[in-house]
Amino acid sequence: MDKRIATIQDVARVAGVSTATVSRTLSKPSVVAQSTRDAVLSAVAETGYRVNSTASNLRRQRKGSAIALVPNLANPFFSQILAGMSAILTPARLGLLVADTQTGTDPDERFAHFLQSGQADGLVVFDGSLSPTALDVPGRPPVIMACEWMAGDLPSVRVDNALGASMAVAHLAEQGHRNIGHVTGPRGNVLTETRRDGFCRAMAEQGLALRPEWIFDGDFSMDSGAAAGRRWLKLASRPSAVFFASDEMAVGFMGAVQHAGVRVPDDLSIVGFDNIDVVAHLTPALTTIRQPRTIIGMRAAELLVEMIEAGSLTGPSEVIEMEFISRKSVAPPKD
Amino acid sequence: MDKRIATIQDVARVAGVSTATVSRTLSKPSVVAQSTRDAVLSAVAETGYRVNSTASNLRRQRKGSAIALVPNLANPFFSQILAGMSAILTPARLGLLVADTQTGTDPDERFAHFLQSGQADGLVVFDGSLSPTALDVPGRPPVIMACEWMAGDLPSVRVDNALGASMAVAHLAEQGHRNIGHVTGPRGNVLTETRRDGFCRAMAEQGLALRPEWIFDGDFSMDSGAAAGRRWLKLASRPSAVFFASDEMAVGFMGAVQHAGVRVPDDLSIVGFDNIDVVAHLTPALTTIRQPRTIIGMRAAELLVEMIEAGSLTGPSEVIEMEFISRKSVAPPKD
DNA sequence: ATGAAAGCGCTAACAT
DNA sequence: ATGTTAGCGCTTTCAT
Repeated sequence: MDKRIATIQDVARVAGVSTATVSRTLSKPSVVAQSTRDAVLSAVAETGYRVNSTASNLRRQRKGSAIALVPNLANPFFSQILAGMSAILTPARLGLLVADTQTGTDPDERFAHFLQSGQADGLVVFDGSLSPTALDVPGRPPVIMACEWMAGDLPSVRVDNALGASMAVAHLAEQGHRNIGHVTGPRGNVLTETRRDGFCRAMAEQGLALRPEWIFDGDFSMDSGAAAGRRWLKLASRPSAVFFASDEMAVGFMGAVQHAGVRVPDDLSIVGFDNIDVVAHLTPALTTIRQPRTIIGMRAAELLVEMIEAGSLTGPSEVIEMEFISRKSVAPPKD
Repeated sequence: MDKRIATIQDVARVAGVSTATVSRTLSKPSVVAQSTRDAVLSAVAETGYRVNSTASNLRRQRKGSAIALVPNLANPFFSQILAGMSAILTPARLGLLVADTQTGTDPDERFAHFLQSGQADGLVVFDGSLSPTALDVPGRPPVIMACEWMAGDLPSVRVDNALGASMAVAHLAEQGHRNIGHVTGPRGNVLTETRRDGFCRAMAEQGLALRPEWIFDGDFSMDSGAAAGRRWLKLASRPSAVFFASDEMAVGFMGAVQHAGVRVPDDLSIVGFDNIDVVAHLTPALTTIRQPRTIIGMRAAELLVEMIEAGSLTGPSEVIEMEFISRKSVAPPKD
């Protein structure tokens, strides 16, 4: 038995045809004669041949992979998005390279690095903190912004964050809450800003007063939510409901205040954002805004594949629908 | 300005040297003269040259990436492991390809596929359900089993699962529990088996009786934990404590029983496994066995890089220490 | 419908 | 210390 891995040459020899014919049989079968095709296919089976994607990529000027740039791999929010992307990329013969913008150096620098390094045929950016200005790179691959992006007309897949925020506020107001707080994401992040702005606008629309001391800084993490919870506990006058820019923060916040004996939703109503898996299993189960993560990942990947195959740097922008999910963390205020 | 991306030829021309010298300057700088080196480097800067990794990989017979085979990308447990791998792989000029064994076809088949497809320079397998027998493939790349593996002497990074289980049982017994149940992972998974066996052995060592109806089938997911919780609620005679093969299941279980008015830890003590982030923020915070995920990812990647660079299919097996984390979900039984 | 041949961009002998 | 050269394995004109 041969230890060496079979190349297209081996197949060609066994099948008694040229390498060109083998290549054609594998990529555009319709163009070769039935009989030849059979011969090639059985030679492939016999030799155990698999195309060397590196060589193929070099020849076709492809990289064979797409990169997902995520702010924090450890956040479960992204794993499902990645799974969605993977489902689309694999059949398109594209691997999924995952890069965390947090690790190592300056995120913007890393962004630029991936753009220029030519490691991938395309990028999907999930980090709302990256500056789109960095995109001005000669010979860069197509990029999908999977974020509601400020700077304009880049192809994107996103969710209407402001709408999500207003759904939350509307629900709370409907239940009778007039004193509503908000925990934000990290500064300088588009997601943070659109959700905060949406929150403020919705409050105004509902005729509700905005109290600056009820807006807590967070960074999307559970720990930052817990910290906000501790600040809420110290407040002389507390909002009766809080809307969070992420479920993770809501989880941390709720844990912290429950620890201090506060009952949710009796003493405090909570609305999260994202609908990560765990929130349905909490006590109480969290009311939240669902982002369809698998779908976001899939659509981003689909758009990217189209751009790659068309060799285009431009593409559509798409808005994915969100859904309000009412569970047990909201009740009318005690008053 | 040139739109085309610069190749090594361009750099060579600008620097007035051969392509070989450019290549050397970039990979083994020590071997070229200071002056030449400077000339090359400034030509690189001027042209904006970056090596084409596809071409480099083809020539060097490398793929330029490693694959992590995970059972379920949507499980937060893995994201941190991947982050750890990424930290090691990137400096070794290796990309991280992520593949979910759940999606699509038969897991074992996908395993074989990745082994043979030659998409990567190496694999790290995190799925305890895969059969190591599939490894018998000519020309396969090095593989690290990041699981306590049954079939022997493959290089691996793992945790002593049986020991983890016995730490849990010992703690529970110490608190006075004599009736202890267990929720397992999916059937046919090594992790499931080593943790269940460890549990049974530890029970015997503590002189505690094992009740078959107190062993619940799960599959590591929160939903399966919730289902086990519902079964527990229906039991005529209930164990006063339950040890879980994963935190996710513990979370689902606790949610389900709390929903029915059961108080943890007063009515029921719970010990999880993994220490995923969220369990510290739950009410009550979960007592669990910590697996150092970042470290597991890093060591697996380090071992793999060594094997890749040595061109070896064999390597060491390493056991990573676990830690018992005592929080609030365990109390003495009410009796 | 098939084959011959020319590279894709790079690295590593080998030669100088 | 540097240059010359021969491919790595594949795809794709261009002929036939």
